[in-house]
Formats: sequence, structure tokens, C-alpha cells
Amino acid sequence: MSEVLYISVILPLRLEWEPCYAVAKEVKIEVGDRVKVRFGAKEYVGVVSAVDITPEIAPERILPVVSIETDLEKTYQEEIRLWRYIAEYYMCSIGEVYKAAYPAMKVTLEEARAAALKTSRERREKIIRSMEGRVAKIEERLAKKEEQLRKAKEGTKKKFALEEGVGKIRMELETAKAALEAARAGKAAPEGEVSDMNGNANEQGARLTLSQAQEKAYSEIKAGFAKAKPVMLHGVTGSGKTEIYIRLAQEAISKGKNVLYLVPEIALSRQLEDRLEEHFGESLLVFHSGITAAGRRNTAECIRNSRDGYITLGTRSALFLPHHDIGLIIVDEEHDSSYKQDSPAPRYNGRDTALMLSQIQGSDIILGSATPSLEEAYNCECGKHILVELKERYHGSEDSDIEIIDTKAERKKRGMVGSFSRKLIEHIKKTLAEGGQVMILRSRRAWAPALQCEECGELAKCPHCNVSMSLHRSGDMICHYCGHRMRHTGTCQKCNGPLKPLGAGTQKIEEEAAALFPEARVARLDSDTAQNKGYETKTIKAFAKGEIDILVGTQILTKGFDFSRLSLVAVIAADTLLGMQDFRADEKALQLLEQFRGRCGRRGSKGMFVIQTSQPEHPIYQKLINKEEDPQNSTLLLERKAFNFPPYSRIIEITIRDRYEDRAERMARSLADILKRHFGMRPGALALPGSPVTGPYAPAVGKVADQHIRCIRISLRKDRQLKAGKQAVADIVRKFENDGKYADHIVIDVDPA
DNA sequence: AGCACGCCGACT
DNA sequence: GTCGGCGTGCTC
Repeated sequence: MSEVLYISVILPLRLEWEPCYAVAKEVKIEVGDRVKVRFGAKEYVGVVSAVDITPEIAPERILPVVSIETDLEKTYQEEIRLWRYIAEYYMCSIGEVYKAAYPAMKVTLEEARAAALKTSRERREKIIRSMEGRVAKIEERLAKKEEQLRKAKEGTKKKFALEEGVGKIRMELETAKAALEAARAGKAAPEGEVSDMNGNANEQGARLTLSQAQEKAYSEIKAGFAKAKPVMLHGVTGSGKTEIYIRLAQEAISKGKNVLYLVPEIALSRQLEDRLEEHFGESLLVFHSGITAAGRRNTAECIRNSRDGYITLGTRSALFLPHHDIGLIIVDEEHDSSYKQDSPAPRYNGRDTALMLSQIQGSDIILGSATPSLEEAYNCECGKHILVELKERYHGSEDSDIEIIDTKAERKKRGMVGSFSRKLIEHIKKTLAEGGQVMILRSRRAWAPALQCEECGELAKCPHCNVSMSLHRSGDMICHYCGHRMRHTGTCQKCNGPLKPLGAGTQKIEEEAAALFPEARVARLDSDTAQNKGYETKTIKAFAKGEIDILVGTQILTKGFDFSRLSLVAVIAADTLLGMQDFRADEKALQLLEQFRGRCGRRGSKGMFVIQTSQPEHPIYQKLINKEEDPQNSTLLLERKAFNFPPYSRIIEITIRDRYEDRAERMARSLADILKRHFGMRPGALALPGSPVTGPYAPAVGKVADQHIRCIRISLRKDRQLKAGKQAVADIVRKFENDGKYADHIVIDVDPA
């Protein structure tokens, strides 16, 4: 071979380094090119991360590149920069980030383009249908006005005004028809017209109109952007944050910039999709795990090649699209913990990664929530982000009334019928009688969450996990952790005594509700029913249309959109929300209750929020009632400060797993001791609150899928030493893995959810 | 991630 | 004896 050039390559593996390969000097190659290389016994497709490097290993060990994949998309430098940020921050390898960003898709570009043609045809048809509807509506209005005009007396002021009105509508109709023709002809209507066309149907001017409160928030947001700072929009449910996002996005797009709109879950994206499509038409791209591989690949292509503004709606994985020229990033429901990925590395948080991306892109970024995370409250407090408040409810409705029902006291008074208190039953009856709808939240799915032996008191446990088996209506006992399923024999494994179901999950609540309110239409929504595709959307749609009166479900119910007739929301056994002994439990529970409360009482009417609990004295309920309007001064934040918990410190959680409990314990102890020594603690020290290293401890569920688990937590002060501290942890863990041959047993999670 | 290598228990 | 599980180390 003639002279060669050395390059380094990012491979989709958990490697600490970027291996080196050789390319002939005359071959054109640059950073971002995709190459196929041999590594070990296999071939992988990687990304060139550096060109013309000085190899660190002996040249005879360096292999030539197998091929340069010119058919594959090149990677932008900005993408690689983002990957490096993530790998460094979340303490994982860049290869793991690459794997998440470019999941191996067995789809050719041709297939992707074919699929795209189909979806774009479907979408065009949908847009044309909506345009036709719009034209029909305008024609109807025109007909009415013309009728009035005919009736109006000659020469009056009224007649003059009507003439003017008719003229306006005629012009509107002309533009609408022209846009429709353009769409039918297969050309996309010019940008402005699409948005105008489908804008708020009541508006003559066709532009999205904002309320006074929204206008004020809008200009504050712009002022924040002008200072080049991220903006946190705190707006109660129903305050109309989405309209503000749409206005900001339209503006960015009209400047030829691109927009990324992030939501925590697909369920939310599905509901937003229609709404955004009205405004953005074909400039809207959707990206989440529910999109087919071909569709994803095509979306990536569209984004990479796009020259004029587009808006992408997606979940956290959309952060890895080949973005360029981003003008605005929107992070909706910023507080939602499903932004954090916890299973495979990279264990990244979509919200924080969006902040990194906005820095790389030099774009504006807005985070929005009705219940801001404490992290965001902190960021606003210390001036890193700008807080914008949107307090007024869009439709002028008030907060719902809260009633807290003490189930222990009610039980004594014989005030309970199964899982329902008589008081709640009355509220439901009243609501149904008034034609309202009801949502009931229960945090456990299944029929009975546990089974207990009547003889020996043993709980039926999963053979692979340290949790109770739950009983499903089907008669199967299912482990909610590993999915293990066994037939319900009805007898105890230990003593053969009879097993008795314990407690009520969503399935049983659904049955109870159906029995208590025989005239009502009852449905259930939890991850069991959501399994069959489309069921979730179907149920939500049916509920929105009023075809369901009572909807029972898990946390899924707290997400979602307007249900104008929903006037009562109730929580059964709210204690289970407080069950976890995690320092974030209160924050999470409070957010959940507030989000759930926000579901009801929209559009003017005042809703009702009923909480059934056996510990009504818990401070969280007081916090809910005396709602603290100012997130920066919440008592939760003060508590965190006092105990040096996040956001005042940063937590790195190390998880050790092993088939044998003693070995997991031994490993965890010795690693914890090394860490404690490094951070100036006595090995084996009892960890006091505020200590840098705590643990090892067994989590609440100490065994999952035959793996015993131990945790160690390191909390680092947020100062100059943070980076050094993280580096030290990384080094110690790596050394520990190598010395003790414990690789693959240890997981590092930065900012665990 | 995969694959080879080497150590230990169990078996024809 | 040897087969095969798993734990360990290495891959440019």
C-alpha cells in the first residue's frame, strides 16, 4: 500500500477509547464520515472522529478501514460535540451515546424514501381535508353575511359595515381556495399561508392571537432570550403555554430557523401532533419511538437536508437528529421525570441535554411547566435562567376545590364501601347527575397488588425478584418488575394455606366503580390496557367525546389534554404515592397531585379534587392546599438547601448487581470504602445526612430478575471541585472494575431520577 | 458487544 | 479422561 493516514473512529461499543485505523493518503476522508471497520472478530459501522492523528499503538497493529460508507449520512461536527458533552457529563463512553443516537436501522434509504412518500401523501390528504373544511366554513359565514346584507336597509351604516365584512370574507375565501388548490396541485402552500389558513378559525386576521396575559409573558420571554438566557415559563394548567410556544416557533421558522419541540412521552406528542399540524402543516416532523424505522430515517434525512424552517416534535431521542440552524428549543413539561433515561447508557436527561444542545446551536430555549422542577426553580433563583410567570387561566376558570378524606376514620365510622368512601361516592353521583365526567387515580395496576397466606401470613413473592406477585383479573399472578407470570394456584408456596388477595389495583377499582354506578360507562387506562396499540389514544378520544363517564387508571391519567366535561378527579389510597423513602418522593408526589388536579375544572367551571388517604396529616397535603405560587421560595427548596441535596449538590449513584447476594454486598462495601477514603471519610463510616458518600444500601426492591442490588450515593458540591470529584469517581470505579474483575456489574448514574 | 481463553465441576 | 458452564480479558 502507498502512504497511509491514520484516523480515529467512534464505534457503537462501550469502549474507553476511539480505535485507530489506516486509510490510503489519496482517499478523501473527513471527520463525520461513516466507515466500516473490523474490530475484534466483527465489523462495525462507525463515525470518523479525527483525521491524520498520530497513533498511540504500534503501526503493525493498525488495520485498514474496510470501506467508506458514502451511502450513509455524514455526521455533523455539532452532533459529535453533543455526544462528547453527554458522555462526559453522564460518565459513559461516547460509543454508548453513538449507539443511542444512531440505532442500527436495517432500513435502506430507498425504503425510507418510499415510506416517506406514503406518509407525506397521507398527511397531504389530511391537510387538504382540513383546508376543505376551512373553505366550507368560510363559505358558510359568507352566505350568512350575504343574507344579512340582503336584509339590511339601503344606505344605513349597518349596511356599509356589512358590505365591508362581506368583502373581507370574500378575500379570505380567495386565499383559502388558492391555498387549497396549491395543496391539491401537490405543491406545499407558501409557509405563511399554511399557518394563516389553519390558524384560529374565529380570527379574521388569521394570526394566532394571544390574551393580554400571554402577550405579557411573551414579551418577557423575548427579553430573556435577548439576554441569551434560557427561559422557564411557569404557567398553571390551562394558561395557554402552547399558544405561546406556537407563536415563538412561527417566528423562528419565518426567519428560516428550525425548531425542536420536546415532550416527555409519546402519549403527549400524539395529542400535540394534530394541534401543531394545523399551524405548521408540512413543516412539522414527528419523531419518537412509535415511528417506524423507515419513518425515523426519513425524518433524519429531511432534517439534514432541509433548507427552510421545520419544526420537529419529539421525545428525548429527537435530540440526536442531525439538527442544524436551530433557532428555538421548547422543553414542555420540563419537570417530568420521564425525560431521564434510566435503563441502557447513556443515562441522560432530555431536559438537561436540550440545554447543552441549545448552547451548541446558539439557540433560544424555553422550558415550560405548571409545576417546575426544583432544579429549574434553583436555576431561576441563582439567575442562570429567567423565570416568566403566566398565572391567569386562559378561560378564566378557577382552581378546583380540594377535599381530603381520612380513610382510617371513615372505616371506623363504616363510611367505606370497598375502596370508595361514602363521601367520594356522593361526589361521584352528584357529578354524574350533572353530566360531568370523573377520573380516578390509583397508583397500582392489576386486580390485587399482593397475595397473602391466611395461615402463615407469607406474601406470595416473585421467584426472581424481591417483590409481591400481583393478581390479575385473568387469574394470572404477574411480577411487575420482571414480568414473570404464573397461574394463580390459590395456595401458599410455603405451607399450602389459602392465599387471600390484598388490596385493590386499577382492575378492581374499575369493577367496584362499575358496580357502584351501574348507569355509568366505566373504562380503565393503565400500562396493561395500553399494551394493545392504539387503545390508549382510542380511550382518551372516547373520554374526550364523552363516551366514557368514569375513567380509572394509573399515573398515565395525569398527562394529557383538555377534557372540558371532566369535573371530578379523585385519588384512591394517595399514601402509596408517598411510600418511597427517596428524598425526591415528596416533590414527585406533590407534582403528581398538582398535575392531576389540573386535569379538571377547565373552561370556566370549578372542579373538585378528592384525595382518599390514611394519613391526612402528612405535610404534603398542606403544601397542596396552601399552594406556594413562587417556585423559587418553596419550602421544599429550602429543605434541599438545608440538607445539601440536589439541586444544591449533584448526585452520582453507583449500582452494583450480582447473582449472589453476598458477593454484591462484598463488592459494594469495598467500593464504598475506597470512595469514602478518597472523600475523607472513615471506611465503613455510618453515613450521616450530608456526607459525601452514603451506602452501600439495598434499595426498596433488593432483587430484580435474579440480580441482587446494592447502591452507593455520592453527593458532590456544585463548585469548582465538581469536575474533579466526578473525575475521581470515574477513575476509582474504573480501577475497581479492573482490579477486582468486576466489570459489567457496576452502573454509574449521574443525576438519578 | 462479541469472542477466545482458562478454570472448575460433572459426566460418557 | 473430556464436555461445557461461566468468569475474565481484549479488541485499533
